[in-house]
Amino acid sequence: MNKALEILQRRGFIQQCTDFEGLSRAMNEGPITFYVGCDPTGPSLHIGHMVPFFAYKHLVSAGHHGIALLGGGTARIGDPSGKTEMRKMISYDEIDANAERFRRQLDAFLKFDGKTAYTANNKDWLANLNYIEFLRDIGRHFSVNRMLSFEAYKIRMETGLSFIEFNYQLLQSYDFLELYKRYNCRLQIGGDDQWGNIVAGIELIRRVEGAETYGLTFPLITTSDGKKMGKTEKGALFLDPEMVSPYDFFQYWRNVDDRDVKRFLLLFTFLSEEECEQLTAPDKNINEAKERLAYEVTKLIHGKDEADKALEGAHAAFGGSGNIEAMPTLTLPRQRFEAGYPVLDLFVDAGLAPSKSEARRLIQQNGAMVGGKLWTNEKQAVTLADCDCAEYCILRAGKKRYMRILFE
RNA sequence: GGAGAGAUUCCCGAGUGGUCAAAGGGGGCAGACUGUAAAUCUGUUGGCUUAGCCUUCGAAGGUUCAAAUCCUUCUCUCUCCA
Repeated sequence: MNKALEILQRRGFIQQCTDFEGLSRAMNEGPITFYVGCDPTGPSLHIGHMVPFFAYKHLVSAGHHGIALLGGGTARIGDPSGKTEMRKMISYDEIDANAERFRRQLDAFLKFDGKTAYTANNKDWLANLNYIEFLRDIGRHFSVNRMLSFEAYKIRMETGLSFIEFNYQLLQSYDFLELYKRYNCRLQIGGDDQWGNIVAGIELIRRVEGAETYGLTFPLITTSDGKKMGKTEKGALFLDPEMVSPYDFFQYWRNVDDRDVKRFLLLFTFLSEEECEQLTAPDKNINEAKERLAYEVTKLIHGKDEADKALEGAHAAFGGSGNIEAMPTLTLPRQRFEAGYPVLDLFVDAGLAPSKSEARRLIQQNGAMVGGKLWTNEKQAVTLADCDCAEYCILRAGKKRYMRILFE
């Protein structure tokens, strides 16, 4: 088997391939161009998008050429695959703004050089398609009967599928065709939910161009307790540091299930397989492996500085050592403490409770700490005397959420 | 276009005049046990100036001492027929 493919397989990336041997042969013959698409339907990429991009990096470092396709055109339609209901329509402006953010996030991770790694936006060829021509040239190759038999549409047969979404597959297939023609792109990779769309594209290219292309999918990552990967109580694990702070990002990985550590090390870091193996060996402390996982992934997404900071902050919060400065920090007016800061307000202002009722509950349930001491009186105000020192005060909500309050 | 069904708190889903801030489950949060893990158990889960008050049951009006529950109009969703 081709070496790059073998790496992907050993690291747990591969779910399905349209033609393993054919692809392996093609890749052995020389660098091939592949693509992975994602639709900018939200303001930021999240970790669920990233598995194909980790694969992207593996493939590029094996010498192949990768295109990251931004679905500026397809986002206007909405992919019904795996969705139970129709996505709400997004304005063109919003899509374009999202696409630009996606591009920047991907650039930071993939380091586009314009030669072996670059982006394209399907808006360029989809936005001004002529409907009649599209139907005549592309639409005629698609069988409705066959499309209806796809698993992706099965759920939607129950709840309803509008015509706009039914066209999604045609557009994605057309993308592949277009990339084949423009860049000789011969492989599409993506999450396993894209299988149907990928296969449809391969067939379209075969019919229109008589050429053989390939599809490769990766498993949709779920955590060992069956939840969708990257879902947190606040929503998805976004890459945008404004939406999920590097500290919280780090904490997500630090807290993964024991059973997921090795799998995630292989998928979401570029540590060698031996190293992943060693870190998770039975005689090793699994918590060190988790910490390494958290550090490595944070470094890849947010850079070394942020990763160092998150690690230090975590040590300060949980370990007693580390750097207090690196803990999540917020500044509040000193005079409020001088006047006596009502605890409930303090916890809300610190972002540790969404409402005063929640803050009250936290205190009633013995989950609130101020300056290292359990706080039990919801009516009592916090003064400087209750704080850790004259410079700051550490608040804790539950076991894991910390906030260091600076006075100003 | 015609006929029917439906819209309930984060999600699913009970509730058909007062006893409803609304059963039950899921999820979340907190506590115990631990390892910042899993599993388990307990508590909690609209807001607030918390023995009380205020806002919520698709939207707007109306009936009533009293409405998630009854009436009117509107919006949206689904099913069947064309």
